[in-house]
Amino acid sequence: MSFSGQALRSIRPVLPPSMLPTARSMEFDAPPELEAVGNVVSFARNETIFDEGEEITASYKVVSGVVRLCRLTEDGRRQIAGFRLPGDLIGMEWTGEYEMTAEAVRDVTVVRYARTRLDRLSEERPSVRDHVLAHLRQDLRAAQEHLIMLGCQSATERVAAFLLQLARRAGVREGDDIDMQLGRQDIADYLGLTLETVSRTFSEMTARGIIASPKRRHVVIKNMPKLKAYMRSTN
Amino acid sequence: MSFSGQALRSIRPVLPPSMLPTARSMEFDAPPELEAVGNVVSFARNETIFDEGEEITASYKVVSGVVRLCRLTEDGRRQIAGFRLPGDLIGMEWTGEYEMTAEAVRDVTVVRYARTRLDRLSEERPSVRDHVLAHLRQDLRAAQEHLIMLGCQSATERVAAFLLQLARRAGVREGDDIDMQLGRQDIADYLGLTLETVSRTFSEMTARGIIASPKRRHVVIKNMPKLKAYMRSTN
DNA sequence: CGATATGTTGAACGTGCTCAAGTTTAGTGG
DNA sequence: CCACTAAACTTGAGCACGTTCAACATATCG
Repeated sequence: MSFSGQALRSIRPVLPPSMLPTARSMEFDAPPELEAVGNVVSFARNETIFDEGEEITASYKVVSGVVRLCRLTEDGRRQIAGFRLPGDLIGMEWTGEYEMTAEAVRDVTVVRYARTRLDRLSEERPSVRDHVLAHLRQDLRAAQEHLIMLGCQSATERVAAFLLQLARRAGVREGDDIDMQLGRQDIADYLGLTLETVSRTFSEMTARGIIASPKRRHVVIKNMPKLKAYMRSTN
Repeated sequence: MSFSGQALRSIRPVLPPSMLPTARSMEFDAPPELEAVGNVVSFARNETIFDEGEEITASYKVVSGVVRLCRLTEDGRRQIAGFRLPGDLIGMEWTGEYEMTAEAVRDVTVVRYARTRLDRLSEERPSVRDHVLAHLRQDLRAAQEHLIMLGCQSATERVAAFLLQLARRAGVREGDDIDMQLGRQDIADYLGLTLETVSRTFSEMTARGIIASPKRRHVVIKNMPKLKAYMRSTN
């Protein structure tokens, strides 16, 4: 099952790449009013959707692929604040200027909503307003969770937490292939580590039979209990 | 000027400890409807306001003092997700259960709003709804900012960022006394460092004439430009 | 198939942590 | 009000985790 991208329900990818709902987007089913007013835009791998500091003109909903929200510093450091998967909204949290840069991890399709329209719709339709509010809450919870991870967990704990988060969001079980779309550098920048440390941790976990890496950017959780045991007090 | 607690407008504390608005609470002036339905509660230093995992029965607004929102782990680690100052709302971000523990840093007064009432009021009154939404956005922005700090800044950069944040929220200038209310351990748990590292960094900055510590839990910024220069590329 | 991205592994180093002893401050009771 | 006590803060020395730099291996794409 794919962690993101075109969400396929079967293990073997028999369905065409379309806009099937992911586990997550189903939780917050978008009201039909919202569906009507957007237009579809595509971005190639590593393309910028919007830059930090730009004036906000639109918000987006991810249709397929993975978007990374990040901040870059002059001296080349990058911190990824989060990934947005199909069904997720981007840009609703800010007013005035975008406070993060949004980039396509791999090829991405999004729906673009003009902010003026969205704000008006949000005023008029309670269902749209509630939908946006629910997403805002979810984003805040995710940010707080992420923050705690960065503040007081070891490298191994972070990688374990990341993998479990991946599994939960993709709704997979032990043995299922997860197409995470992310390279080592993206994972590292999300976890506040270097790509070497991430690589070493993956190798270590593979050696212990906890995970497997069948392909690049893919991962299989082989032993969920052992992975969960890594979450706390493992150095 | 006090960073929090009873916010005094003059440098010399001639005004009585009362509920004067801070720079921050004035930004989001609460509508009168909200003021009417709460009741005032006090908590002593280190008392718990609510625990992570408890069912949500109420939300709170800080009147005086500082509240820390934190998560504790079995093995004794603590990460502070944020501090809430007079005017700030606590608990609006969650549904179902509290996801953080809220504790009084020093003596604290809050207004307690029954959640059922608040939700109803939020439905009926657009001004209350907008007020809550604005706070939610602000909390998300703060969490993202915090997250980036923890992910890719050195100890010195974190302390500098913390002090500048303090100064901005208290609305003080160079030379003003900031009553931060926080001990070294609280600062450390907020910054994802140890109290020793925080102490060393304060000592270092004092030696360089950038800050001064006239009293415990107080700080004075002596050289704002130098402090700002610390924000990036200082190891 | 060759070229380039991406990932792996190794060795040395450094920042911040741990453990420990000493110092200062604030709070309490005589 | 001062002395005493406990808590908070400072400072030092050694250590460990994760980083840095570098070489090599392995996918992926033209």
